[in-house]
Amino acid sequence: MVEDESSLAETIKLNLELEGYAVQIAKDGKSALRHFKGERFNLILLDVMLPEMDGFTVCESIRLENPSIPILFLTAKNSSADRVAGLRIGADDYLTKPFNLEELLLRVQNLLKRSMKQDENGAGVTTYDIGDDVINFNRLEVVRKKGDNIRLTKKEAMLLKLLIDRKNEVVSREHILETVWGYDIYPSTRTIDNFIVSFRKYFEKDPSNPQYFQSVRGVGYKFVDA
Amino acid sequence: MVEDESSLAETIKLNLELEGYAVQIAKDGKSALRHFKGERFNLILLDVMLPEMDGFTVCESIRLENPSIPILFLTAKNSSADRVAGLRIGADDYLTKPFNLEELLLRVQNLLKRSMKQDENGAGVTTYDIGDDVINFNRLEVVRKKGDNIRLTKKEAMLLKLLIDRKNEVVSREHILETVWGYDIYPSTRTIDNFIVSFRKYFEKDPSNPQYFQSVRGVGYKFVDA
DNA sequence: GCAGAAATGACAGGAAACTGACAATGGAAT
DNA sequence: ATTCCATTGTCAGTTTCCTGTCATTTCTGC
Repeated sequence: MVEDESSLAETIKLNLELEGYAVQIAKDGKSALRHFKGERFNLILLDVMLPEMDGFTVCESIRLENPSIPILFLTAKNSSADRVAGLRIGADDYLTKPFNLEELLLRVQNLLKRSMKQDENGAGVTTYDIGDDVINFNRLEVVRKKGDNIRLTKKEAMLLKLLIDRKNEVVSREHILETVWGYDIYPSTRTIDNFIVSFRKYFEKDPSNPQYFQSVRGVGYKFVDA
Repeated sequence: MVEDESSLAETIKLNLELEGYAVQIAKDGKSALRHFKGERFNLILLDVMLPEMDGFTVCESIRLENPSIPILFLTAKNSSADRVAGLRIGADDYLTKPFNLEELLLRVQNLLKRSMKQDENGAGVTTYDIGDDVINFNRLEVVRKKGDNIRLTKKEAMLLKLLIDRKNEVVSREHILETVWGYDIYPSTRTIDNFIVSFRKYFEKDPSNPQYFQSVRGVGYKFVDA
């Protein structure tokens, strides 16, 4: 992170570290470039207004050496001319101060996820651990510690993913129909209940007393997990 | 592009086409999902305020099927709460109306550049052992322990390699068409099924009860091997 | 404790998807 | 032009699994 205002820099650093990232701070443009030459980074947070050398110049310089490392600009100005200038010289994203901390974290996450994918073996494996079992959405199957694996159908996988994405939130039957079935004709909401029955058979120790797939009377279901 | 306001939609379409992109417009959420189901896209521009089904729900629904296609939100609101909501459910970027056209183009360019890169899957095998047989992808033939060798055609080899590279993962028919047949001309997806039939004849002990080439109803096929 | 509403779990019918054999197509080599 | 052969399309038969029904259980408000 390149940011000259100490208190802001520390706040951001702290929050990023809470998310599990390792952060280094540079307080001006030239120092930023020295850091960049000496070490390997996965993402750069770059303030535009900097002493010694402004953010645009830093960005241009970095891009000469590394055209793919994600660069996220932070700036007080919010003119589109300014943003265009940033994007032109190779910024990947742009956030205006004052910004919502959660938004920053999400955008950082986004950029890293993306650049990881391209570096690693390409396959973005989407799996979820539930008890002793692992749901693998790429293989459409559940790998169980004991017992045979379970093959998931497409609809099962979609509904499962939706509930897990909304972990700990109530998802209404209407929303499920819209999201999972949306593109053609809706079946009756009973159908959803039947899928839940299967999920409970697959994953619950005691299906009649569910821990993961809880009913919310009159609304829908929620997936609960630590 | 999903946008209900015709004049804006046309303006954007025109500009994107001038940049060399092919654009399709959907005017409401449900129609958007139908388009998405029926065809292959590289990027989605999504208005938030839509008739029939709002942009968030559309995004969620798309993400259930495709976790990587870039989605860029367009919205009139500029609250950070709104942006966070979008990023949370899987948006890649966020632009508030009224927006600078050049900025839109740059962001589109950015997202596409990034998602293209990830497609290039370098490494690949040149031979693969399957049961008692050995597939040689360079010589386009299968060397069998017993019986005559089999000559593979180019398409057979490509499809076989794709499935084997993604061992144990479900490969959708759409992805197969895109990868093996290229971006321009698609045959009907039945053609794929016929290739699978051949593979089963070549490699399966009991072709009607396949171990290696498994169907995944409604999606595609997966190659399974220890 | 009771009545009504909602959820559950088992099951069967049927629509949609897949299979496998074969015919049609079309491009390349002769 | 002819032949060959990889590729694509067609179609009837089969399988899968989505969907609605029903009897029963659970929950909620009174």
